[in-house]
Amino acid sequence: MQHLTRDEIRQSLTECGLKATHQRIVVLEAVAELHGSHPTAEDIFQRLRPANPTISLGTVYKTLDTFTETGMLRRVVSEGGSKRYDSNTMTHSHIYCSKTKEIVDFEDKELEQLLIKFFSERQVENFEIKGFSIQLTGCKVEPDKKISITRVSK
Amino acid sequence: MQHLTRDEIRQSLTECGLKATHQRIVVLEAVAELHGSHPTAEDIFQRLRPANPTISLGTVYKTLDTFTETGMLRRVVSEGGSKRYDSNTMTHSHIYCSKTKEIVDFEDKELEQLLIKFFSERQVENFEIKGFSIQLTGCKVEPDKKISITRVSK
DNA sequence: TTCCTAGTTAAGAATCATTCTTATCTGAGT
DNA sequence: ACTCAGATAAGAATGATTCTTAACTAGGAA
Repeated sequence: MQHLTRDEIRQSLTECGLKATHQRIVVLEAVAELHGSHPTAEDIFQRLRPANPTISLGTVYKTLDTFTETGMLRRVVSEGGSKRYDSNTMTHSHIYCSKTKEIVDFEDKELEQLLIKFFSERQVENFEIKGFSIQLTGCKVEPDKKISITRVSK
Repeated sequence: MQHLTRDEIRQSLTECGLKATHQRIVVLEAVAELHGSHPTAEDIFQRLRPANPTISLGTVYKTLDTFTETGMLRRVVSEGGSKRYDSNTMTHSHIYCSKTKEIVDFEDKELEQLLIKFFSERQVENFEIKGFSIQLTGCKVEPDKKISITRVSK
């Protein structure tokens, strides 16, 4: 989900049967802009406050919930204490650093295919799979440098 | 981790450099007995209270933390609001039902091998992988029945 | 355009999960 | 049995989230 105009956001809200309020528009915008950083409700709230001094934290919480229910956003599971959101609703995985609490996205079509194939060969009974994701847990070596994942040539 | 005697528990506590207190023993026992249900601190506390009327919730939290640090237990990530623990410290995955908040364990050597192979062909830079797990998210179809996973014959 | 109303919001209280503080207690080595 | 570092109970403090309620607004109807 990248760089939608306000009208496009307005439209996708209406499509989900939601009133296109100012609050919903700016929250959705903010999560999209913070794409990759997996913000908490508080993060969004702080980001919006300067330009929207009357917005309330409760509204941010409620709005994020609503978006999660309609599938416009995803909740990211993490070991930390607070809920975090992701504007990328595609299947992808996360690298979680227990030292810095960072969550790094990690998309790999090959891995996705591998898992789709695997689960098509398994039968999960009485359960409707909505999505899957892989979590790598561990620690950054150099807390100030970035984490990156690359293919090793065989 | 199954059906350890109190003396065996006592021993493994000492091996981890922890004093073998009554509280630690009963908490560890309870998590092991609740194996598969991924209890919260509150669950453990309620279970222990009748037989241990003076135990405090704070102690349960602290004890569970301590066990997680020493690797005797694992924290399970979930989308829900509270931390949950698992006495199974082996690599395994979880099926999470967003309707009932159930977490079902799911162990599959084949899947594990698949992932180990996959990640050995990737290079994750500046990150020390401590573990990985797969999460299937979705909904139970019949909330009263169990979820099961079986191999489909080709 | 104006009116109406169901749905939405702001504000703050309430609740829930977790951590912290401190005085007291206890396991285990001597 | 004595000692004391480490552990515990109790409850206060904190942090995250949800709830409540009165006021507000988007968007359809008149």
